[in-house]
Amino acid sequence: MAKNNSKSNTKDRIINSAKKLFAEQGYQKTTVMDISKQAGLSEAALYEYFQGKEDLLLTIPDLWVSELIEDLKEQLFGIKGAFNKLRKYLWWYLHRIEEAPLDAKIVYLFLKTNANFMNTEVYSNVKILYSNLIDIFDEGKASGEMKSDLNPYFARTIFIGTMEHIVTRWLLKDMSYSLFENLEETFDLLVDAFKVNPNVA
Amino acid sequence: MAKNNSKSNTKDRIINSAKKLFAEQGYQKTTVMDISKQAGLSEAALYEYFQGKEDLLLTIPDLWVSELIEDLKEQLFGIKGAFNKLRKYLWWYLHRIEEAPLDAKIVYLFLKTNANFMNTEVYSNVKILYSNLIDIFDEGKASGEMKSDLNPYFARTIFIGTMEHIVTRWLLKDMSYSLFENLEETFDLLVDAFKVNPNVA
DNA sequence: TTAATACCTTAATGCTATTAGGTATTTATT
DNA sequence: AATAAATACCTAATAGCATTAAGGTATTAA
Repeated sequence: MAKNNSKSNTKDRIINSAKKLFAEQGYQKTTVMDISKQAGLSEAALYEYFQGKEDLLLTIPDLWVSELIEDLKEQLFGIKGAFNKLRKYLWWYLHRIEEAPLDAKIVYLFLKTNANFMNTEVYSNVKILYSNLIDIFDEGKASGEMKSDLNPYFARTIFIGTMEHIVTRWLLKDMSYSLFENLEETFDLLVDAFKVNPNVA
Repeated sequence: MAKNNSKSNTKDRIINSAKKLFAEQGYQKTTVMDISKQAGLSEAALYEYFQGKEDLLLTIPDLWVSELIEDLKEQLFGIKGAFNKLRKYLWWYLHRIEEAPLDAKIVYLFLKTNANFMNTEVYSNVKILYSNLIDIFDEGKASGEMKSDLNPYFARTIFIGTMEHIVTRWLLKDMSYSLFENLEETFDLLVDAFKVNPNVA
């Protein structure tokens, strides 16, 4: 399996080089020569592993996002209460973003704007990731923690919107501060929209 | 002034052609030849008006965003109450987006991902646009409509995040439904986070 | 020992952004 | 009115880049 090993090693080297360069210089300004040189290959060799530059962009975050789905289940397991789950969801997500800023930058800044994004593996996986929120809101309604007339889809819009805005701003500002700055206060404010009104009747 | 007129006409023709093509096919897949052909010019002539393709991308939404700033003041003038202003802000913004979807697509999908975005005229104008929200939240606190301990910056994060998420989703789904779908309900839910708690004390 | 296959190379090819250099046509100046 | 200068545009390079063609070497399998 020396053959296979070397092959997958090379593929990894290409992915990591591309990831780094895309995140650093942007997709457009990174050339195939940059990537292959960084990976210690000729340009042509790269085409043995990927169909081209765009294929590379679309493939890079595949693995990362798939892993997220698995991890999320585990992380939420055993947590009691919808608000506690919601809090864990946010902290977990931002932690994963902070851990893999290159992947995050590629997904948030370059992939979303690609015409083919809606057909990617990543897109359908992100949808799965976000669908977990619906269950959390349903649980919150059922347990009486959240408004009985809460629409979980509208709640999700607000939650994801806020979360993605925090991430996007952080990425655009070159990750120059902590993602968790003011997170506690913003979360507390946000969830007030979902809480059951204490003075009903 | 026939000269000047023709010149500004040509410039407008280039801008409109580029706007249409960028929004339709994306920035990368649009060639300078596409744009100049659509505008009825040679490729070289385009360089008399713009420094290049990227300069064109950065310039296109300039005028639109500047106009937004002027319009916003007018639109909010005379509206009483922070929540009424907030509501007007959201409806107005989405209306302007719906009116100019090409500009919106370029700003949201192509400009933000450009490495130079933070140095553009558009970026600083958007900041001005969003800074108006701080005043609205301050007014809400002062009038007692909103929580006295509301942090206007965190409130703004939530509000803009939600708003931009609604717009981005609509653009990615090719504007295939109304931007105002479920807006009323989402707004009502959202502002509950800012409302003064009715059962204090 | 031969044939196949994996992994990689150098050298085209063709598309695209940008520039050089030039030509009518309009405007300004005498 | 005649000439100089500027305007608005053109055709034809140039250079950079993604991608492909064609082939080489070396390890593995028959």
